[in-house]
Amino acid sequence: MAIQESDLMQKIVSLSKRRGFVFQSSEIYGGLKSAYDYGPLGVELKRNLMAEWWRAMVHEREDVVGLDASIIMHPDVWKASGHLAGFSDPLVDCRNCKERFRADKAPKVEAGTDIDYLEGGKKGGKKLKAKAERSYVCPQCGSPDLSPERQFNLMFRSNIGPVDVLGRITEVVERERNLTGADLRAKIEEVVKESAVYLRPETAQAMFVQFLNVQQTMSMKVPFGIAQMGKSFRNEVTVEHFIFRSCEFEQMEMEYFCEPGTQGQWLDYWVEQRMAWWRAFANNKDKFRTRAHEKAELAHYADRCYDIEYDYPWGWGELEGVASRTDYDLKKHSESSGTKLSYFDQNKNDPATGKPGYRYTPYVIEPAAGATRGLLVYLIDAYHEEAVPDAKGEDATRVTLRLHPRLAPIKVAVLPLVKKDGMPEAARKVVDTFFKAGINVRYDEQHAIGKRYRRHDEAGTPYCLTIDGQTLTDGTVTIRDRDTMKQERIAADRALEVVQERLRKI
RNA sequence: GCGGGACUAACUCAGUGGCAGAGUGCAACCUUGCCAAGGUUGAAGUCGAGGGUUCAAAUCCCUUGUCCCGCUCCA
Repeated sequence: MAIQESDLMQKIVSLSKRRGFVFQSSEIYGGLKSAYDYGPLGVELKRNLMAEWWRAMVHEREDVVGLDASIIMHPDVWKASGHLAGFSDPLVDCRNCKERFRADKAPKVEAGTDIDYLEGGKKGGKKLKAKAERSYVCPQCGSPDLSPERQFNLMFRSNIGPVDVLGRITEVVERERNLTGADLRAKIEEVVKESAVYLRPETAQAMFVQFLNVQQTMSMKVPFGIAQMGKSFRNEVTVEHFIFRSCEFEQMEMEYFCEPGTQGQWLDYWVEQRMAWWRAFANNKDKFRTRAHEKAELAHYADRCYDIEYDYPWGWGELEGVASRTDYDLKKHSESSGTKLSYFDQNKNDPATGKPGYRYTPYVIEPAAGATRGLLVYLIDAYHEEAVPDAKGEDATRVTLRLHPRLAPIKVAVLPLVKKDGMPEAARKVVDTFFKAGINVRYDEQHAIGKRYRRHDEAGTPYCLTIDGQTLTDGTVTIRDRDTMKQERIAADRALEVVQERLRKI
């Protein structure tokens, strides 16, 4: 059944709530913008997704190791990485060409003079003339038509320590009564900064900062990678599309350190690896694509970058970025901390001198994926409706989440056909074997069997084991496939083995 | 950030100034023997929040929150 794209997101949001995948945060208090909670099924799906990533990126590789760093780091980390730069500098938007720029870096003019510029900043645009209200114009199009200067807080700022920072601010305000505006602000900033800490806007920096510790303790040889999953926080300008862009989100990032000059081949390698990983769990593999960044689009630290994009109901959008970050971050942290973050290869000659031993700052390839975006992508990918006649022969819609069995929150539902004649007891015995094997199983005896099947279809449960009258006489159960609704009869004491086999081979 | 729309039971929604409703779901019991089965009974709502107009507000007005759509912005 074709699903209208505009309806699809609504259906997914609705199902997410109905079945316990995603709830709005603090809903009973009216909700909080762009914050979501992962319910009983959502947390399983997210954990499964992240476990698969960890398995592919860390456990199944000899050249990558893991890290789980603190969310709050030394503030100088963010100064060195460049994340703090936009913090204290006022930013201005050009109303003419929409460029956003730092006021202190803009071309200077004399306030009050007439300025000529082109509409939209484009060649052939209408010629415009206006008086400069401020002492600078837009660096892009020369327009004096500008928004007010504004402080943008990309990062969530807090203050560490038990002393209330408001008390210190009050002292400053009382002491500096003659100061106003920017001067007063600067004084307050000084006091706030003493104890200021930031919630990390990406997990990446910890992997650069801990580069030496990880490399030395694990005796890693370049090329090697450090992988980390976890929460990051950004004050986004706009939040949108359910969990697609939110201020608190979860990342799966890996920094792959390689020899300068080899970054191109490693970039290509990781783009291919990551693409294959996403597609492996998807039903609609052509909904994923890669897109190379234009030169102008590249971040200041990158020399090349690919986005892995997904065809969301609202169009193509980012899912993972694979960036060639050069040696920017390690160099910055070396300069800033005074600790040399470099690698010494005893088996190579220095290309500059030809002498044995080569010390260099590694280049970095960074596959950075959104875990919560991944969850959304797989929910969209899995959502399936089909017309199936119901017991009365009337048209009904069957909703199935065709999640990959390894991602599915519940792997197996064990269902007594009716709750009498010893069937619940026989079912619980089967359930127990799955408990012991560490496979997420649900026992379910509520309502008619058909309803239980459909409920588990919506939850994405790939297999239902049904205990019926025959189980009691010959020890067999039926195993039902979520997508085909076909049933097979197997021995109850082989059920665990059969499910394990199916989970393994896909 | 701008414009438009929505918000009523757990879900989907009806109700446009006069008793708070339906279907689904949920709970209990009976029945039932494989694809949202039938029956009986039951619980469930500060009508997003706050203020105002009115004899009377889910309904009209103002403020506000959240979500959605489009543009814009961000990356």
